[in-house]
Amino acid sequence: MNQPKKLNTPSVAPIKCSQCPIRHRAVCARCDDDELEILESMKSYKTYAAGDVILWRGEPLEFVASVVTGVATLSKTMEDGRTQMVGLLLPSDFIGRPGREQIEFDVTATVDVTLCCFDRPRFESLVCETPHIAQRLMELALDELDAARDWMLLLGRKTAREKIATFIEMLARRSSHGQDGSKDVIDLHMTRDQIANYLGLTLETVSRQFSALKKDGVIDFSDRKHFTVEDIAALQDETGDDADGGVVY
Amino acid sequence: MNQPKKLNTPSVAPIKCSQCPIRHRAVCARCDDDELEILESMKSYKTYAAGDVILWRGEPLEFVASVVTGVATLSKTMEDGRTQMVGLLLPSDFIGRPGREQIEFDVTATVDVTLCCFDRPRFESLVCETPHIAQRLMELALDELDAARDWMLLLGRKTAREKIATFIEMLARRSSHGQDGSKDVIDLHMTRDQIANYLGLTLETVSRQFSALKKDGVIDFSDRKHFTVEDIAALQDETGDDADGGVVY
DNA sequence: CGTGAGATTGACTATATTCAACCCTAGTGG
DNA sequence: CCACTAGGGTTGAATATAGTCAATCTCACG
Repeated sequence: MNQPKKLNTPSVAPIKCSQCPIRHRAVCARCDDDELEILESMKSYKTYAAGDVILWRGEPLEFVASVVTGVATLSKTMEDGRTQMVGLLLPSDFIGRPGREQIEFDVTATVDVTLCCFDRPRFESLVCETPHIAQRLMELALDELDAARDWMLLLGRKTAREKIATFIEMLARRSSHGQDGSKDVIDLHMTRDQIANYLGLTLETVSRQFSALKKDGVIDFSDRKHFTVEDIAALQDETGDDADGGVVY
Repeated sequence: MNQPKKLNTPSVAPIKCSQCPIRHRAVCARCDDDELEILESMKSYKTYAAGDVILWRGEPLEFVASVVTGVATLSKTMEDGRTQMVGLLLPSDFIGRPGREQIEFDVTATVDVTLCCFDRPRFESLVCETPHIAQRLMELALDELDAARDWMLLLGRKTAREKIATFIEMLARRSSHGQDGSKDVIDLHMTRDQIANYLGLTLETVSRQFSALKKDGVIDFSDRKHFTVEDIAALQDETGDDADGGVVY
C-alpha cells in the first residue's frame, strides 16, 4: 500500500521451496524432497499490484499457480454489469485446474499478490505422475467446495443483516491474534462495493447494515476500513448460523 | 413410482463393475482392471426410496459412495427452517469425502436411488495407494466446484424470472433426446417447494414465474409436472447468461 | 486547497415474501 | 362408483426487504 505501485512484473527471484511460507499447506504440501525439486525447477513467481486483474474469464489458461502472499478474488460478471464474487483466494490456495483450457471467471488481486506459477501443460503431466499432487489438489478442491456450499446458503437464504454479520464474524475469526476475547482491530481491506459483490448485495445496503450494527453496539468503526467487535455473542446471534457451528439437534 | 415403496434395503446384489452404467464416469473411471477388482471386492449397494434421507447433516460418515441410478440432493437448513439446496447428485456423482468424519449437509433421494458404497476408512487408504482414484476424485470435485460457482451467481444476482429460466434451460439441455430443436416433454420431477429451495425463492414465486413464462408463450404445461419449451431462444434470453455460454467479448 | 473516489444517508420504488383463500387431482374408503 | 380427503399448486392482496436514484459527506492525495 505504502510501497510504490509496481508494474506487473513477469517474474521475480524465487525463494527456496523449503523456506516457502505456504510449503505445508499448498498444492505441494504432501510432496517429498524429490518431488519438491521437480516443482522447484519449473516454478516461477509473478507479482500483481492491488487492483490488477490476474486472469480474465475466457482467457487461455497458460499457467496454474498457488497464492504465496496477498488476497485475490474470483468473480463472475453478467452482461449488464451485475457481478458476484464466487471465491476468495488466500495464501496456499490454488488457481486454475488441470484439464481446463480456459478459466471461467475473472481473477483479481485485491491487495498486492505473489503467485508461484507452473506452466499448465507441464503441471498437468506432473499431476498424472505424482500422486501426492493429485491428492493434495483433491483436498484443496473439496475444501473450497465446502466453503462454496456455505456461501450458497448465505446467498440464497440469508437476509442482508445476516450476510453482513456472517461476513464480519468470518473476518473476526480469521484475524484473531492469539488471545481469545480480545477486541482486535479488524482490517476491512475491501471497498463497500467489493463486499457487496461478495455478499450478493448493493453497496448502499452494505453501508446501511454496517451503520445499523454500529448503532446497535455490535461493532465500532475507528475509520472506514477498521473496526472492532464490541459484542461477539450478539454478532453470532445475527449470523443466522447454529450456535456452535453446525452440529446441533 | 408405481413400484411398491420398499424399505431402506441395506444391500442388494451388486452388478459387475465392468458392466456398471457409470463405469467410465464415476470415481473408478480411470481405474485399470486390477484396481477395479479391489473396488469390486469392497463395494456394496444400497437403495433408497424417493423421499428417503440418505444422510443427515452431522451424522458420522461411515461410507462414501457413487450414485449409480436416481437423483439425490444436498441441502442445508437453518434453525428457523429456511433451507437451501447446495448440490444435485446425478449418476456417477460422488458422496462424501475422504478425510472428513462428518457430512456438512443433508443428502436426500428425490427419486429412487441406488448407491455403490465403500467403507470410508478402507476407501481412504485406497485413495492414498491408488493415484487413479485421487485423480478422478479431484476432477469430480473441480467439476462440482465449477457448478457451485455458477450457482452462486444465480443465487446472488439473478432475478426470480432469470432463476426459473436458467433452471428450465438446464433441464431442457439435460433431457434433450437426440435431435436438436425438437419439443421434448420435460419431466419436472421435483415439487414447487423443492425447486424453490434449489433456486433460493419461495414456492409461490416459483409458481408465479412458471405461470408468467407460460402466459408469454415460452413454455407450455401439459400437466403440473410436464412441460415443453415452445421458444428456446426466448428462454435463453431470459436466463441472463451470455448468448453462447460464456466466451463473448 | 481542490479534487475525486469511496462512503453515507434519505426518499422512493420494485421485487419477492408473507398470509390467506381457493383449486386440482390422485388415491381412499364407504 | 362416487364422495371425500390430503398434498400439491395457483392466485390475490398486503407487506417487507433490499434496490435505485440522488444529494451530501469524508478523507487521502496531488
